[in-house]
Amino acid sequence: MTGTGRPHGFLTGDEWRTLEAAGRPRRYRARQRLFREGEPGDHVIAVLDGRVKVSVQTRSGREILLAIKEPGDLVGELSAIDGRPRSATAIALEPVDALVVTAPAFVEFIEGHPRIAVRLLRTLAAQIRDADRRSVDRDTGDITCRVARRLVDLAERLSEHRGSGVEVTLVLGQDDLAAWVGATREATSRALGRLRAEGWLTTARQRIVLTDLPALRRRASEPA
Amino acid sequence: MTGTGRPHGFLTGDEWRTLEAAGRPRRYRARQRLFREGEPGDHVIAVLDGRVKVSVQTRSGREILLAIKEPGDLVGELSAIDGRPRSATAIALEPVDALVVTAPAFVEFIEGHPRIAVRLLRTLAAQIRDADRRSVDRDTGDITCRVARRLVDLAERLSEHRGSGVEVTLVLGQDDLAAWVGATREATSRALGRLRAEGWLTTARQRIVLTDLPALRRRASEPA
DNA sequence: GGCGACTCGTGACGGACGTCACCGCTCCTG
DNA sequence: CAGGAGCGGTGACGTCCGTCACGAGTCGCC
Repeated sequence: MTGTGRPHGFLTGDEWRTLEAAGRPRRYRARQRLFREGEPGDHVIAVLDGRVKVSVQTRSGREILLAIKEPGDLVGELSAIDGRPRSATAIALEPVDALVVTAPAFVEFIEGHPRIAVRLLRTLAAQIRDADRRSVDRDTGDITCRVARRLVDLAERLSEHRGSGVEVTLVLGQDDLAAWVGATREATSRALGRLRAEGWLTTARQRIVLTDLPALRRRASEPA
Repeated sequence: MTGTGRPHGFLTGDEWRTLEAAGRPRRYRARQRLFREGEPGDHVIAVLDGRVKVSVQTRSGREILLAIKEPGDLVGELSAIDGRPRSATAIALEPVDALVVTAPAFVEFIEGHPRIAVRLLRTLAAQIRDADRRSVDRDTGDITCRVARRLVDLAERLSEHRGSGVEVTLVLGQDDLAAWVGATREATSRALGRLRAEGWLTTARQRIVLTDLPALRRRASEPA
C-alpha cells in the first residue's frame, strides 16, 4: 500500500474498506507472474498500484495481449465468478501493489452488496465491448493502421490522467506493441519506421514519442 | 411461444415467469434485424426459440461474426447494463420467438434477484472467455485450420442437443462461415475444397456434412 | 416451366506480412 | 572497462490470402 489514496476503480471508499477486510495485501515484483493459464483460479487480485499484462500464448509461441489492467481493476475475476481455470496468464509490468481475495470471499462480497454486483456487471460489459472491438480492429486496415490506432488509443488513455501536452511519451517495448496489434515484432518495427518517416513520432529504446496525434489519428482510419 | 417448454438458458422456470411478467412477447421473421449498431439500447431481448446472429461490419464492408445467440440466451444485454449504444447488429437467422424487456425493467429485475445477478455474471464471464478465445484462434494456423476448427466446434455444440451420429450436418452458408473464421468467402471456399479433397466432408448449397470428425479435429490443430 | 437471383467453385494476379538472418546500439553487470 | 544480453532496424525471400473476374448449378417466384 502506498498510502496515496485508493485508486479510481469501480468501488467507493467504503466498499474498498470492506473488500480490504476480506483480502490480504500483497506486492509483486516487476515481471513477476500473478498466475498462469490453466491453473485453478481460487483468488481474485485487485490492483492498487502498477499495471498488469494479461496475455495468452499460441502454440507457435506468439503472444497475444488481451488486456492491460490498471489500478482499480480486478485481475482473475472470471475464474472466481465461474470457477473455471485461468484462461490467460497475468504478469506484472511494474512493481504492483495488490489485494488478494479468495474466490469464496469474493463471491460472498458480491452477493452481500447487490449494487456492487451491478457495477461489476458494468465492468464485465466493458470488457466484452473491448474484446469485440479488438476483433474488428484486427481485421481493419494494414499493420501501419493498426499500430497508429493502438498508439492513439494508448495516448488518449494516458491523457486522461496527465495533462495532455502536444507530445505524448509512451513507455513500451516493440515486442509488447506487436502482441497488442497482433503482428510480429519486425512488421511492427517497419510500421513504426513508416510513421517515423512521416515525422509523426520518434522512437527510442522502450520509448515512443508521439509528436503529431491528429495525423496519426487520420492514418489510423485511412484505407491506405 | 411454442408451448414446448422454456429453453435451457440460465434461468429457472420460476425466474422465467417473473421475467415474462416484465416483458412483452414478440416474433421476428427470419433475417429481420432486431437492432442495429449505433442505436440507443433501450431494451433486452431474451431468445425463446430460433437463433440470432450478432455481428459488426468493418468500414470496408467485411462482416465479422461476434456471436450466435440460441434459445435461452440474452441479446442486447450490454446496452441495458451500461447504457451505452449498441456496439453490434443483431439479425434473426430463423423465425425467432423472443421476450422483449425494457432496460429499466431488466435492471430492476436483476437488482431484485441477486442470485440471478450472479448467474448473469457467469454468462458474461463466458462471453469474455469466448471472445478471448476468438482472438487467439484468429491468429493460430492458416485458414484451413481455422475452418476445420470452427466446423468441429459447431458440430460439438450440435451434438449436445441431437444424438451424435457418425455424420454431422451443418446448415450454414459459406458467407457466414467466412465471417465466423475471419476470412473472405473465396478463401473459405478453397479451404473447404481442401478438406473435401481429403474426404473429411462434403459440401452442398447451405449444407456442410462432416464425415470424419477425428481427422478434422487433427487438422484443426496441426501446424500444416 | 422458365427466368433471375443466389450460392458455390475456381483461376489469375498482386501485395502485405511472416520467417530468417544479420547488424548496431544501449544498458547492465561483474 | 570489457563483455554480453536485450532491444531495435532492415534486407531478402517465400507464401498465404485478398481482390477481381467469371461460370456453373440450384432454388424460388411469377
